[in-house]
Amino acid sequence: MASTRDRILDAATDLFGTRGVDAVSLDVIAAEVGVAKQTLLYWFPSKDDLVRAVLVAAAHELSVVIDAAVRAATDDPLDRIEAVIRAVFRPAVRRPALLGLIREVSRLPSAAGERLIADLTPLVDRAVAFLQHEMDAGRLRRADPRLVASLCYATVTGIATEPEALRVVGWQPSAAGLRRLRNELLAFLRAALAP
Amino acid sequence: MASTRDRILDAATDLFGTRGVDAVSLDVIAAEVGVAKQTLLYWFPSKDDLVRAVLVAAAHELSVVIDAAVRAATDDPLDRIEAVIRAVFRPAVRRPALLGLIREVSRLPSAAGERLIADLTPLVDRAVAFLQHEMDAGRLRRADPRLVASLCYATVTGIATEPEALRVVGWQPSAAGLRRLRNELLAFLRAALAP
DNA sequence: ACATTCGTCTACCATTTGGTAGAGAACCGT
DNA sequence: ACGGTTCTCTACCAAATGGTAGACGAATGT
Repeated sequence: MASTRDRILDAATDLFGTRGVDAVSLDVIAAEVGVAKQTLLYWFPSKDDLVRAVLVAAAHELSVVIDAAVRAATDDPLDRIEAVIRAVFRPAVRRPALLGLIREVSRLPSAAGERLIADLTPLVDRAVAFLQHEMDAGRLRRADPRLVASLCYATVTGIATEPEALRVVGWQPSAAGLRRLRNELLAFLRAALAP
Repeated sequence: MASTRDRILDAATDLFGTRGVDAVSLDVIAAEVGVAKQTLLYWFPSKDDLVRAVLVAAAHELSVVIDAAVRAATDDPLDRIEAVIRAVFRPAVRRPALLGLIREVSRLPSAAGERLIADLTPLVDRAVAFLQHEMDAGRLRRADPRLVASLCYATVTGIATEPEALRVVGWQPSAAGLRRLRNELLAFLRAALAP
């Protein structure tokens, strides 16, 4: 069995990510983990500390996943982007919390948010530099690489964290549905980015 | 001066949309409006009623804006899509609350959410039918129209409601920045949808 | 063997929350 | 003038929230 600290972190990630930080009380998290609230406050002296820890862990997990995908991919930029999406897609859909959390940042007390942003900045900078380089080489549609990065992020995050947006068009979550969704997403981004 | 009810609705829309429904207390809304909490509860018997009213109003506002844009646009599908984006973009960025609220739906007590979805379904159905028709005619890239609709929605909503996603790439909100952002968004979607 | 640290707990507490009860002012139609 | 309706208010309340104080048992080092 995982350590109490890890179990708290896990449960908090899921709950914060799906319901929002403000909507989840320490009591709820404690109940989910099956410990007393005081145990939470022992490991994380305040709710804010818990939020910070959850964000740091999520950012780290994402960084690792993306890093591995980039390293394993070929040189073609579209393949590379596809590899990243594929890598992010599985954990993101299985646990909307992951990306959902990042979406939560803008409403968090600034301290925690700044920290998360700081953690992700190198990743973003590298992506932007990569896009710029490939655009210069004519392998991607020419555009503002910073905004393109944001647009890709918005598309992937949006689609992965908003089950409702898919429900209204009649989409049903299933293994096959998930695969189709991922493929449509990839085709969409390929078309959007190709020269 | 607008009626008390409308001022409450306005303030609630902004606060719910930007901070999330659970994070905003009736007291905060009342203070923002400059009225006692009881006045809120007079107009909206419970917080849930207020949330429902806010959602209905937002959905209606969006419907009207989109409807007008569609009616005024030419027949070319890409122009038509562009017209809708342009129409939605201004209110969305000025008031992230509008689209942000819809994003909130998935975490709301189901009753309010179902209502909003019911309100938006005709709009969605029409969009999907339109996409399907244009794809059949070869004027749009062939794909699953339902998922394409979701992807477009995710992209637009994501970019309009996540200032943080833009901040990390160094984007600054300004009249010129906003125009550039909108143009990049349009080019992005055009590329993604063109045959 | 014993003091100490670690992890978890029960018992509280102050504040905030959504909501109730009902008073009082302003505006009606008669 | 006046009884009723509309609107806003003050005064409360019970429940939930984040957090404190400190007891208790199990390891652990000496």
